[in-house]
Amino acid sequence: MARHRRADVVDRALDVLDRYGLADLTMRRLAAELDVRPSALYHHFADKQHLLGAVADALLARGGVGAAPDDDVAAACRRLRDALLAYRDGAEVVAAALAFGLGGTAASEALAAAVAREQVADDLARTATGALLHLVLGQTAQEQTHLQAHSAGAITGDPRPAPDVDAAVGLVLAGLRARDASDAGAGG
Amino acid sequence: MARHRRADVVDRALDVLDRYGLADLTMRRLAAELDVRPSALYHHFADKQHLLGAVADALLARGGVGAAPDDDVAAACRRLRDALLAYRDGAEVVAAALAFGLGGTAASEALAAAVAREQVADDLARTATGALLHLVLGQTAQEQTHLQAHSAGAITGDPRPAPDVDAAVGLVLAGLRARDASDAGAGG
DNA sequence: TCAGCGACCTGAACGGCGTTCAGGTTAGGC
DNA sequence: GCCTAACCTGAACGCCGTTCAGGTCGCTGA
Repeated sequence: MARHRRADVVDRALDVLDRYGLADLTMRRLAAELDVRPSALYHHFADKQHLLGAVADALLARGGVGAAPDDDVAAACRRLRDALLAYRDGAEVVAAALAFGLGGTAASEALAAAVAREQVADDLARTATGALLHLVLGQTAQEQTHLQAHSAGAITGDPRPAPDVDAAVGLVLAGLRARDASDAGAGG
Repeated sequence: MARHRRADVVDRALDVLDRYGLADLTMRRLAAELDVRPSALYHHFADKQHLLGAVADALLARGGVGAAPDDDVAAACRRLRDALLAYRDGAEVVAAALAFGLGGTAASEALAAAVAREQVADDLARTATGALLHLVLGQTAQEQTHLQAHSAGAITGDPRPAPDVDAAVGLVLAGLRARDASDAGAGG
């Protein structure tokens, strides 16, 4: 009855993700939302992992991650974080896609581009990019998962305040500049 | 027929985790390994999340995380990373336990204790602790998941080298000291 | 006009998952 | 030797991802 294209499926998956969370983003539920039988989804995606990879890419694209070559490091991290926060469990989705190598590369590319503008040595830049990526991803994921668990009543009172991602990014940035100064500054 | 105590179940779960990975650490498989029906596990744990929390705690304890008050920051991070690497998917297990607030606190406590020895302001210390935690956890988790996906043949050739956790930790540490110097130095 | 083809979907099933619950068994303290 | 608490069984519930043979629809080109 209902016919869809790959992009339609991804759009709907983002919608389901935001309304029900990653744990309830199932092939069956997504199919039902599209008024289609679950097996129909396998015409568009090899398996659920590939679907999630495409969802991660779409999520980042909607947040403008990867399309702003003039962001500095702090802005790039903020943009990434905002993109992740825009959808429920966004950080977990992108982290999973990255780990499986099936999407989310825009996140690390955007960060790498911003770090490159700092003009530091290549391996230092790589280290900083990885650190920032995991920092933003991890901090945001913990915040989101925690939030969800709390709203579901799964855990009791929580004294820990939300971590300040900006401050953590600033810490890495300060380290990056100190390191670069000690490397290059010693020579001239 | 077979009778076990809570600690026996956790021990066996660690064994299954290391042999089959987190995805295949199921209640049914664990029960089978213990020569018991799956429902028997629910006498010891409210649900799988609580089991995983206990597994995370045991994993950290075995790695000596939390029991070394004289580690400096770099050593604490290295110790944590080694503990995570000692079991397949160790980082993911601890990250999940932390996110759900059902275990793994030894990881953040060990890091916090090490950071405290740096004698920086409280909120700066909190920021650094969170950054280091997510950095080590994220970097190690990515490495482990990636490794597993690769050994399963799920992904193709991989040009990315394993990230250097030590270097990333050093970056944060340099930032921490630079920040602290600029805070204290400006005032007095 | 109509055959053919590719895109997209159905229907039905497979094996596995976490979890619940009423009731059985067994070890240890009084 | 009874009682209690710890531990377990057996059976089921509803969900999951995935597979596969076959059906339908719309476009393309002769």
